[in-house]
Amino acid sequence: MSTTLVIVESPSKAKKIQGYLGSGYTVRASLGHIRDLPSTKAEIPEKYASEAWARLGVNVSDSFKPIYIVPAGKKKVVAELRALVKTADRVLLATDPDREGEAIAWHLVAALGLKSGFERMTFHEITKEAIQAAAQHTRPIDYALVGAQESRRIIDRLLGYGVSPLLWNSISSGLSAGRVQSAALVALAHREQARMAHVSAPYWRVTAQIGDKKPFTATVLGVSGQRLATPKDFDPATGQLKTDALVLTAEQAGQLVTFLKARPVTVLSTECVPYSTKPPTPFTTSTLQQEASKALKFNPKQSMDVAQKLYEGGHITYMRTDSPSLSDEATSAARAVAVAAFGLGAVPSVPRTYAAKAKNAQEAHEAIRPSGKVFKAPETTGLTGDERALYDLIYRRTVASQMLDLTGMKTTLILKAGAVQLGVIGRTVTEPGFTQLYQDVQEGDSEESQVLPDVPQGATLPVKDAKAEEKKTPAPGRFTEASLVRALEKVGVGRPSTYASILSTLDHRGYTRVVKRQLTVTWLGLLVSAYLAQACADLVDVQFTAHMEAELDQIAEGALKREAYLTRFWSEGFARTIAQAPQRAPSVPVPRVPGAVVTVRGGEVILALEGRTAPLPVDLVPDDLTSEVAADLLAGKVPLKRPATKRSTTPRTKGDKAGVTRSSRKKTAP
DNA sequence: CAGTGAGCGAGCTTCCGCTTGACTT
Repeated sequence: MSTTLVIVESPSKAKKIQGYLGSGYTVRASLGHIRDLPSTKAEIPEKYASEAWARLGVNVSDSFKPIYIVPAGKKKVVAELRALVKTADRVLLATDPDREGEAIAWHLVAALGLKSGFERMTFHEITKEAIQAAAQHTRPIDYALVGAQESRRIIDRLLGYGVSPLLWNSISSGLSAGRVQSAALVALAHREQARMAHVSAPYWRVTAQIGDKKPFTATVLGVSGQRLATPKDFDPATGQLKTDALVLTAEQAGQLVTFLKARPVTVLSTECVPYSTKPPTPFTTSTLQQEASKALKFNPKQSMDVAQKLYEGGHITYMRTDSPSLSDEATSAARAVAVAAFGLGAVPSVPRTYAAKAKNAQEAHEAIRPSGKVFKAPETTGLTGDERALYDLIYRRTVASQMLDLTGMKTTLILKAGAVQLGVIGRTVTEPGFTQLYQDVQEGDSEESQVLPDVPQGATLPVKDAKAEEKKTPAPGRFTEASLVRALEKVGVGRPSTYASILSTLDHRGYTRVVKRQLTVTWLGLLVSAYLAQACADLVDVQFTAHMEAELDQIAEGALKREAYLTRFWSEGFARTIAQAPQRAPSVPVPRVPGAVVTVRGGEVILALEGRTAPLPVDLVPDDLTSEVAADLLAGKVPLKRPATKRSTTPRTKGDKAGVTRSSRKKTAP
C-alpha cells in the first residue's frame, strides 16, 4: 500500500490534518525551521573554521553562499523524518504558505536528501474540504520565494553579527544589535529622550455645571473671541506658548469662575450629527497582545503562553498570525452566536470581511478565533483562570466583529455667557450594536459620553457651578510592552512569532526594564542607541525594514537577483559602514543635570560631571537622574532606596547568557 | 611543600524567524 508523507510545521496541526487525510497519509511536524546558519563558533563545520568569513556563516566573498547546519535540537526530528521518507512513496511539503514556510520546505528537501517525488502543498484553512483539496492540488517549490527568505536571513545575520562586535569594542562585551531589536530600542530611546526634554507648561481649564434637571459639564473655549490655550498650544521642548491662544493667570481663572457663577448661559448653536463606530477586527497576534494587556493585564509573553495552551487544547485557531480574516465557517459561527444572543437584527445582512492592513503581512493563517464550525460558549469549555479569561476575550471579539456598528448621535453645543464662550460634546447611543458584547477598554473620555438635554438655539440655561483647575501639559507617555509591539508592527518590524521575544531580548541585554507595566529604557539602552545612531544611522532608520521588504518582494517576483541585492546591501554598503565605524565609548548628556554625561568605562555605565565619576545603578531610570541623585552618586552615597524593580518574566532564549555578563558588570568596586 | 588568590590573557559573545518541550525558579 502506498503512503504519502505530509510534513507541516506544528504538531497540533499535524494531528488534525492526519484526521482529515486518513490512512494512506502519514502527517508529521518539522517543529519550525530544521536548518540554520551556525549560531556559535562551536557550530561552524571544521572545513570552514579557518575562513575569514566563517564567523558570519555566510561566504561574503563568494556570492553570499550560506553554511547551513542542522542545530543540535533539531537532529532528532530530522532523523525521524528521514526514516519516514524511506518508507514513503511521495512527500508533500505542507509547511505554512508564507516566505518562511517556503524556505522550510526547501530546507526539508535538502536535509532529507529528497531527489524526486516531492511536492509543495499549501492551504489557508484547516477544514476537511480545504485539506483534501490542497493534497490534490500541489505545486513545485517556489525557488524565488526561497531566495527572498534566504536574503532576509543573510541580511539579518550580517547586520547582527556585523554590528554587535562594534558594541563589544565600544561599550561592553556580550551586547547586541540587529535590524529588529535596534529599531525597537531606538523607538524607546526617542520616547525617553522626548520625556526628559519635555518642559511642562501650566494652563487653566475652566468648566461649568449647566442645567437644572440633567446637568452637564461645559468647558470654556475662549473669552472675547480669543481661544484659551490647551496642551497643543505649547511647544513641548520649551514649555512656551507657540500660538496666540490665551493663557489665564490664576487670578483671571478665579475671576472667570466668579463671572460664570453669576449669570445664565445662552445656547449659541447646536449641532446634531449621527455617528457610528465599527466593531474591532478579529484578533491578530499583535491586537491580541494589546487587548489582553489592557483588559487582562497580561504582558505579551503571558498572552502567548496562555494562547499556546488554548491552541494545543483545540480551543482556538493558531495564535501567531498577522491576518484578521475569518474563514467562511468562522464567519457563520460568529453570526450564529450573535443572532442567538441578540436576535436576528444583531448582524448586518452582508457578512463582514477583514483583510490585513500591514504591507508585509503574509496572511498564512486566519485570525485568532474560537476553533471549529460552532463556537463553544466560554462557560461550556471547562476552562478556568487565565485560559478562560483569554478565551472569553477571543470569543467576544470574534463574535463582535460580525455584529452591527454602534450608532448614535453626536451633539455639539456652543454656549455663551457674556464674552465667554463654552462648548460641550455629548453622545447618545441609538443602536448599541457590537458594544453589547465587546467594548474596548479605554480610560477617561467621560465628558465625551455625556448625555445632553435637547435644547433649542437661543435657550437660556442656569449655571449651577463653575470651577477652575490648574493643569500641566503632559510629557509623552512611555510605551507598554504591548504598545511597543503595536508601534513595531505599524512599521513592519518583527513578526507575530517574534513580538514577545523582541521584548525579552531587550530585557536580557539590560537595555530595558519593565516598571509598573511601563517599558523604560536604561542608561545602557540609551548609550547603545546613541552609539548606533552615529555609527550606523542606516540600521536604525525606521524605514529600513520597509525598504528591505520591498526588495525582497522583487526577489520573490524574480525581478531582482539575490546576489545583486546582497552585494549592494553589504559589500557596497554596510560592510563599509562597519569598517569605518568609530570604536570608542559613546556618551549621552543628562538633561536634568547640566554639564553631566553618562558614558562607559571598563564596561561599566558611569556618570561623569566636572572630572568626577560614579557608577550608575542598573535600575536607575534615566528620568530619575536628577541633580540631587547625581550629587549623591558622586559623593559615593547610595541614592534614594527604590523598591526593587522586578524583572519582567521573560522566556529563556538561546541568548540568555547575557545575564551573566551583565551581573559581572554590575559589580561595584570595593 | 601544598594550598590560595591576585592578575593576566585567551576565547567567546552576537542576528531574525519558525516551532515545541525541557529546563530552572
